[in-house]
Order: sequence, then structure tokens, then C-alpha cells
Amino acid sequence: MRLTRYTDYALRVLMYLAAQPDQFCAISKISADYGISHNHLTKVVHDLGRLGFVQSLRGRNGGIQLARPASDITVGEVVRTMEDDFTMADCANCIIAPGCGLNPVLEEATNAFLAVIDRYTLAELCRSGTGFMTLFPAFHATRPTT
Amino acid sequence: MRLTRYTDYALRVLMYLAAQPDQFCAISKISADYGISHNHLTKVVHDLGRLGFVQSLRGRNGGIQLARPASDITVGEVVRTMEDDFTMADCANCIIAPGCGLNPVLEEATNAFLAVIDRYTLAELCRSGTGFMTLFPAFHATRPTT
DNA sequence: CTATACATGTAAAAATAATACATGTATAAG
DNA sequence: CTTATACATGTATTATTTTTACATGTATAG
Repeated sequence: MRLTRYTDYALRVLMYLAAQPDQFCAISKISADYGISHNHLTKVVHDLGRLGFVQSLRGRNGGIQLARPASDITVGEVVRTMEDDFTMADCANCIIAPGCGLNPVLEEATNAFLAVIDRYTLAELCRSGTGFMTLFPAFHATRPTT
Repeated sequence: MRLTRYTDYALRVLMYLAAQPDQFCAISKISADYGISHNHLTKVVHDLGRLGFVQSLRGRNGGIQLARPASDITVGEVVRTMEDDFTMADCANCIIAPGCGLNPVLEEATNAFLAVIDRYTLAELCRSGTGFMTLFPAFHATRPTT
């Protein structure tokens, strides 16, 4: 029981961007900083763009930034959107599904999980400002948006 | 984000046994009833035995039954035991782990999930007695323990 | 016009989970 | 005491899912 790395990466990117507001960050830099596959991250970012979480700018000096304020994006919203399935058990092929008491219980539990992460925003995860950015060996402030 | 089928099968077996207390059920019958791999189920059951959930009897007329009352076994206990990892994100390889605010949030959410399933016992899942047993096409009461 | 950065589809590789196979051990029945 | 049945257990194969790589396209700044 765990989130896919896809969702994990999405959260990492969003935190990265939240820690550096009003900057356009290049995917290549983010992937290098985290030590992650650039290609894979590109797709994650593309999805984040498609879903309205980030805004991207092509071409030289391009990059991505949050499309909405960090204080408006909850962890729950991101996880709900990126993770495509919250069915804890695959009842489709189970013969007792119609009379099974387990599934409602698992649903209730899943809702409790989501309710917690719905209470936290990206801004709260990065409460210490650019604090965690200094953990990157090659950290140096990127250029501000002109 | 879902339970492994291994855990799923474990729960199905336990519900099956809870619905027919004081019966020794053969794995071959359970696997046939659910339409599940007999070999795979054997390993699940073996684990359930090793962990003290079921009691098995070898040889002719052998089978398995609950080792503890159904009202004493919670869904949470089963899931916690069968599912080996509740780490929602793999922080081991993430450079910002030391300053990351995400993990505590995911932990809190996971605990909320587990807290819910801790509240339900096998007996409660089978509140309607052998009700769901009739869903098996070949259902007929098995012999009682002598 | 060229270098850079995102966009996007396809394919391969890796990791994980599920299943099959083979063989061993225990027990009841005849 | 022999045989049929049912659990025990290790190894190997298959299937599924996830992750990564590759190739090529499009947009923009300088």
C-alpha cells in the first residue's frame, strides 16, 4: 500500500515550485536536483500542466511555475488527481461482492485517509520558506520572473 | 493505492471461516468457491496459520478454521500483518527527506486509515451469519467438527 | 537561425505480484 | 500398513504494473 512514484514526483515538483514562488524552474534542473529521470519527470509535469497545477513556458529561459497559489493547493487534491484508483480491493472478480461487508469498511478508511491530506496545503508543507531548498548541493536562487 | 491481492485473499478466507464457525474447511474448497489459484491460497493460509489467525489440520478430513473468535480479529490487525509496508512515499532516495514536511502528513493519513479498519472485526463483517455463503453456487453446509 | 526547453507518442526495462510446479509431511480410513 | 487426502514449503515461471528511455515535434529568446 503506497503511492506510485508518479504521484510522489508530482508532489516533489509542486513543493519545489512552492518553495520558489514566482520563478520559472526548468524540468532539467528539478530532475537533476532530485536525481530523477528527466523524461519521466517531463510527463509528470505535463500532467500537472494539463490539470492546472502548473504553468509552463517553452523556449529559452522557459520552465514551470505554480499556476495557483501554494496555499490553495491541498495534498489531497494532488493525490486524488494523480493516483487514478482508490479501490483498495478488486471486488470485480469476487463472487461474494454483493453481500460483502468488507468494501464499505475499506471505503470508509480510504475516505479517512483522504480527509487528512485534504487538510494540508503545499504552503504548509513548505512553511519554512525555501528551507529545504538548501538541501540540494547545487542550490542557488534562480532568476526571478521578469 | 490498493491492498495486494495477498491481503485481499487473506481477508476473504477469514470471512469465509468466520461465516462457518467450528467447521474445518479445505483450502481446495475455498479456492474453488472463490475461483482463486489453489497454490497461491495455500501460501496465504500458511501465513495465516503462522501468524495465529487460523488453525490447520492435516490429512484426510483436514482443513482450516479460525484460531481465535471472529469477534476478536479486526480488519486492521489482518491488514497490518499481511501488508508488509505502509510507507506511502519512498523517501529513502529523496534528498529533501530531512527537511520534508510531506511525510508526517502521509503518516497521519495512514494512521487515520488504519484507525478505521481497527474498529471492525470479522464478526461484524459477517453480521448476517452465513448470509454471503449462499452466494457460492455450490454452497452447502460442511460437516461440523466432531 | 539556432540553442534551449517543454510536448507527446512509442517502446523497452525494471520491479512487483501472482501463479504454477514439484515434492515433502501428516492424518484418517479401510 | 497402505493409500488417499490435505496442508507445508521451496523454486521457478508468468503476468501486471510502474518506471525509464528513445525519438521526434513545437515554441520561444537571443
